[in-house]
Amino acid sequence: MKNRQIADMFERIADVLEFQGEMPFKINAYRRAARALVDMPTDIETLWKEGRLRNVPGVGEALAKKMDEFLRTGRMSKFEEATGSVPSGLIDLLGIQSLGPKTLALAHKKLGIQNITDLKRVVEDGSLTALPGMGPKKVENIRKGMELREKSAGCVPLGRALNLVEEIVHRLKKHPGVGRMDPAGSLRRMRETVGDIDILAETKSGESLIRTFVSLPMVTRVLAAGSTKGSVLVEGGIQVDLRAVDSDSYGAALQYFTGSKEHNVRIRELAKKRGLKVNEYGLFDRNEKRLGGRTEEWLYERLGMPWIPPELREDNGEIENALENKLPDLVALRDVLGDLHVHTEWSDGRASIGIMAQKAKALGYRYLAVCDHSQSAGYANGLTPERLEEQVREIGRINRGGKGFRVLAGTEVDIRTDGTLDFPDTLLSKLDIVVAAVHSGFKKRVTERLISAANHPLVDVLAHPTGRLISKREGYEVNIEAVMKACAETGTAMEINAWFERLDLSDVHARRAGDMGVKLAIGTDAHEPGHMDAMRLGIGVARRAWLEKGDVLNCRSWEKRKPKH
DNA sequence: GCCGTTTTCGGCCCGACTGTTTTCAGTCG
Repeated sequence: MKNRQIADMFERIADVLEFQGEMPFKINAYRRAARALVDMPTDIETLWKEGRLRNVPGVGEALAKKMDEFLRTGRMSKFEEATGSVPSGLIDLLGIQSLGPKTLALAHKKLGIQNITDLKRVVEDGSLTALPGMGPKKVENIRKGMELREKSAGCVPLGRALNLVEEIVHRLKKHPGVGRMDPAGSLRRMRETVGDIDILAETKSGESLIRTFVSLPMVTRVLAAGSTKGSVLVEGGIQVDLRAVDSDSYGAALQYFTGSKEHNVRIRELAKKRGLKVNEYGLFDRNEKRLGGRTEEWLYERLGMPWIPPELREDNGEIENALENKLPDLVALRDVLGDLHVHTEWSDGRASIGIMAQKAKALGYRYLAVCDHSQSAGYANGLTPERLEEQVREIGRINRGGKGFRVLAGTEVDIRTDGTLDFPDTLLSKLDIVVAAVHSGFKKRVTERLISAANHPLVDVLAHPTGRLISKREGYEVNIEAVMKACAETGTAMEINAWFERLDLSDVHARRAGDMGVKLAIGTDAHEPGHMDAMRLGIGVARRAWLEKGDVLNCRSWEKRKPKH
């Protein structure tokens, strides 16, 4: 997919233009197009071949021409011109908090800074402070910004952020006079990684709540502590903001701070067209008269649409659908009847089948699929055919006692480099469910191997189909669109692996798969009972992918678990 | 640079906070 490549180039052009003081609207046009490219599930090359580049929202004549040039020649003259005109180390500095394009341009012009080393020097020797409009505090903030970037280096995986925010909310809820409290921002939207964490609290005593907040045990530094906003860094360099909000504005504030930015821009445009104004305090008419803002539901309703689930708020069609009352009825955690991918101590898990089953029952499930590794996975203590047969018998014994709950005998069978499976069909046919996955040979014909697994009549699910690890590993060299097509044709389900580092398929891919008619199976890949709580991450991905209950295999009863039947 | 049930030209979301100012620019979300 060249989508990411082009998006990165557009972002870079935008950065340079911003540095050069270009019109903000032009800069924004590049950024919008870049975002659209990353968020769309289709390969841009496909669209290009069909002559439909301009179908991408935010792409007009000029940007389409630049994309066409790149797709034809592998080069984009605008990009080369932009990056050639400015030292590259300079533009990278825009990622530093409190240092924006104006200040950077000033420092470049007056002090000749070219890169991070120069910046450090002018911060330390005081020459930056001496520039017009600059002062000691601004420079100190830039210094802290550089420090923060060195330490935190990027984003927190959603799974970690959720655990942290729950701990904080749990503690703050005990504070007297606190009403509603919700995490907002990208965390509420369940994005796979989160930059910083926003929490909203309904209270009249903001000042004392914020004092409590900034003195929580996990806080390592206090950045701000006023009467409406507290801002801290916690262990790991994660920034957490708490905002104290009045009851009457709570809904408007929650909507505002949940974002996304793009969604909110659209919402406000829409309001404006109707002679209304939306901000974080509420909805206002032409005469600045406040009409309300206590709940999000009310706000969306007054704008002529039903409440939009946060996971959809990315300006990817949700507003148009809401206006026509055509929002999907998103799958929810309570719809899940079982976990379709867990490991036990038989391979590399840390708990017995019984303990894992107990946890599944505690979660309210009706079934649990035990899918230990197959024989090739030596590193993971993969099961030999004999041990798998033994495990099947063991599961039979466990099921004899239980009613209303069933352990499914399954496997996470390796797809070998030649495309064949790691167990013979005679053995696979004895199982309740067969999950197939690539665990080695990431560069060896992965697309063909996955397709041949999809074509295998006994394979029910392809696990973690792209093999990516969030912020760690790119994933296999695979044409995932072709694999989806094979799955759609054969009725093979694809997994949404809910392990916090995987989330594979991703939201964008899962949406594409759903559109193509592929069924999705959410599995936690749990290696101990606690890992099974990650189902909510998988559900987050599924909801961001616009999936409904009927699209998700493990919302069906165990008897209907086989997607091919 | 994009885009059109008020527009093919003239708009383009809105406000807080900070720090440097004495009326505002820059940055952020």
